[in-house]
Amino acid sequence: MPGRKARELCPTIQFVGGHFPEYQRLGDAVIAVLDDFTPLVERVSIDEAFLDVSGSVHLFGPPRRIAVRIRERVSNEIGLRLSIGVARTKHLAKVASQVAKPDGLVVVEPSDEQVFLDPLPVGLIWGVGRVTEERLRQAGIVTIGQLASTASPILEHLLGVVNSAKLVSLAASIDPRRVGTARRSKSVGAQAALGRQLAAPPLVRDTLGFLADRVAGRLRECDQGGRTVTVRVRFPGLRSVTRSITLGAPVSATLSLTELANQLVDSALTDHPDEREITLLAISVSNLCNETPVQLELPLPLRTAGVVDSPSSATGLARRDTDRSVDAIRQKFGRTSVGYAAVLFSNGRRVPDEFRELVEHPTRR
DNA sequence: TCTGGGGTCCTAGGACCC
DNA sequence: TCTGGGGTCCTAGGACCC
Repeated sequence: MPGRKARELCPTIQFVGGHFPEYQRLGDAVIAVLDDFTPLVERVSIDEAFLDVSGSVHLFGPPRRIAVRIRERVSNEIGLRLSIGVARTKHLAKVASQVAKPDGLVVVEPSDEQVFLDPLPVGLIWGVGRVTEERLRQAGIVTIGQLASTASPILEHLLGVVNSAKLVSLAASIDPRRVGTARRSKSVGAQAALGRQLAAPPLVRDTLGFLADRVAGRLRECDQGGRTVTVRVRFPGLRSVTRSITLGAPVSATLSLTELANQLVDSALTDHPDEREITLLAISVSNLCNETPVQLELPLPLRTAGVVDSPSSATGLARRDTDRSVDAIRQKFGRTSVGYAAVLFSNGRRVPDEFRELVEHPTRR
C-alpha cells in the first residue's frame, strides 16, 4: 500500500526505516555461499542468481543434493530461508523457483518438463506481465500448455512476431540462454518522484541537477560516457512523456548533462502546456562507450566546435577538472562532503542514497 | 488506485543515404 | 525528374523485470 494511503487510513502510523546496507551485506553473503559450489554464478539482482552446476556434480553430487546443501548452509550460517528451482534451462529453473516460494525446493527432471509447465498459468513465463496475460486470457489462453499449442499466426497477431516466437520457445522449454557472467550495462539513469508539484523552473532545475550529479558520477566511476540523453517527465495520473537527444560525442560531465536534461525537459513541458503539475523527473544516459580519461600532460588541439563537453574545449577542460576534483573528494570523505549547493539541498534526497545504491545494477567498464 | 528507483527489450514512424 | 528497394540511425512510447 502506498505510504500516503496508509497515513490517510491510519494517521498515527509509525513508519520504520529500511536497513539498506544490511540487505546488501546479506545478499552478498548468500552469493558467497553459492560461489562455493560453482564458479558459474550469474547474479540477477540483490537476492537472486542463476547457477550452472553441470561441472560440480562430481564434487557435490546431483543438482538436487547441491540445492539441499545450499539451502542448509544459508539457513545455518546466515539465517535466511532460500527458495531454489532446479532444471535444465534458466527459464525452467526460474519458474520452478517461483513455484517453490517461499522456503522450498522444486526439481524439474528433463523428462517431466512439459508435465510441469503445461498446467501453470502463462503469467509465470518470464516476460509475460499483466498486459500480456490479459491479452492472452481474452483469446482463451490461460495455461502454458494452451500457449504452446496455439497456432503461431494467432499469437503473432496478439503479441507481435518477436514476442510470440520467444514465448512459444519458453512454453516448449526451449531456452538457449546460458548462465553467464555479468553483462555490461547499456544505460545508467536516476529518477526522483516529486509527489505532485507545480512544474516551476527552480524545482525542475534543482531536481535535474541532483539527478545529473548521480548519473554523471556513476558514469565517470567506470570511465564511461553516453551519447544519448533521455529525460522522462511524469504528470499526475501516471501519464508520462520522454524526450531524448543523441549527440556526436559522449557526455559524462555533470554540468553538461544538467544543461541537456534541462533543455529536454523544457521541450517536453512546452509540448504539454496543459499539464501544470509534475510527479516525477528522470534522466537516463545510453549509447554508452568507454571514455578513457584524457591525459592532461599531453598537448591538446584547441577545438571549440559545437560538441557538448569536448575534452579539448576550454569549457570541457574546466568541467572535467571540477568533476575530477569532486569525485576525488567524495571518494575520500563521502558523497555529501562536496557538491553543487543546489544539488546538496535539493529535494531529490528524500530517498536515502543507500536505497538508490541498493537497486543500482553493477556497471562494468 | 497507483510507491519508488534501477534497468532491458520491442515497436513503429521518420530522416537519410546508397 | 521520378520510381523503387534496402539499410541504418534516431525518437517516442510501452511492457516487463527486480
